[in-house]
Amino acid sequence: MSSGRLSTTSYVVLGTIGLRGPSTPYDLKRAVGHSVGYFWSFPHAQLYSEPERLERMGLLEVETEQTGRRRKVYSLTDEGREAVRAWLAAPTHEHFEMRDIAEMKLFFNELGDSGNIVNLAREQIKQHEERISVYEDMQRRFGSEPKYARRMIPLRLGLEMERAALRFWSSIAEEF
Amino acid sequence: MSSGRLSTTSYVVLGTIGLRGPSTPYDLKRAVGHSVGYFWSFPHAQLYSEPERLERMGLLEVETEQTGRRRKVYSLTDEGREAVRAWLAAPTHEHFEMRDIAEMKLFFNELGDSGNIVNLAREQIKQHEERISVYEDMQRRFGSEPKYARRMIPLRLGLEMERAALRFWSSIAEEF
DNA sequence: ATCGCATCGTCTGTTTCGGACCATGGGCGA
DNA sequence: TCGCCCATGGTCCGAAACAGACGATGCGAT
Repeated sequence: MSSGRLSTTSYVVLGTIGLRGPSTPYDLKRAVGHSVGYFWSFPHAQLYSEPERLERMGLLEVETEQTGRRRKVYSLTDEGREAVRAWLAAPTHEHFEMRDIAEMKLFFNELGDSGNIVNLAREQIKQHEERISVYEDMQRRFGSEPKYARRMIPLRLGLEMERAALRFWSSIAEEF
Repeated sequence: MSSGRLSTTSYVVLGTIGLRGPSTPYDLKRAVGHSVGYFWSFPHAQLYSEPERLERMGLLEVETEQTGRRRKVYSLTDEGREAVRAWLAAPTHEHFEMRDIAEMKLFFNELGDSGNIVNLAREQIKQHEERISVYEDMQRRFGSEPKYARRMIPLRLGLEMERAALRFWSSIAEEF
């Protein structure tokens, strides 16, 4: 029951266990991979080490499977549940950070050949179109199930961002 | 002239020096702070240590000021300039990552009180409105100067993203 | 001349990151 | 029923990123 600060990673682990119920690190890795991982990626090694830390802090408890690989299954303790609730209730003054290599390259493009821009734009158009179709698929498949409806809300934000980016890069591709 | 991989930080340093000319780490910190730092932030300590690394790699050269604080002034070598050009010319398959705490909280909101959403939305509306006015200001001040015109292009993307986010959170605030 | 403070820079411990690499055991062919 | 393949599941490591406290320095006003 040691202490320490909780990072975003911590809340992703706690939150995901909260939503899915008792989970192994591998479960977390998969769940994160097709949910929040789309906009904020976490190295999988983190999803193995973080639960250990949270268990030491008393926010999770472990149980070892009795069969097969005897994997460790983590579940929320009352403290863990409370930590998530407190986090959700706390104000969020942070602004998002949009780490975008393409935008970087566009910013510095004067230092290279101007022909680079068109290729950059074309590739981004492709990326965003692909992503949009993934998101639309998710929306089609789960959007109507009441059980998942609330979790689909952030997807709308994701879609809007993708569409804004797609519009932008399309206009760049035309201009240059 | 050791070697090693170049990270995004490396290109930000090389690129910024390319745009501004010879710079001290402090110059870099300031320049980054009101340019790419808006969408991708770098701890300032990095902007002090990275130039050293790049100098060891032969991509930058140092000169020490003869007066005052005798600060180190870094400039691009031919190899450095070439490294940036190669980076700009290389394809970018990566998709942006949008690290957004608010979106995280929205995703996990079922685990807390539903009243949290409205507060979250309100705060985000404020954040995005503020950011939009900062960007619009930049556009007003530098948008017309031909010298900076090209560097202002990515700002349009930033603005579109902000406006998309603002629309999203406004709709959330209304729905809940 | 000195003091105040904006400018400028360093240091430290921790977490993140990417990716190579390792281990396990259930099912399938012989 | 053996064994071996390979998808599933997990560990490890070195390098970089990170936050933020703290330290230094010189210039301008009094």
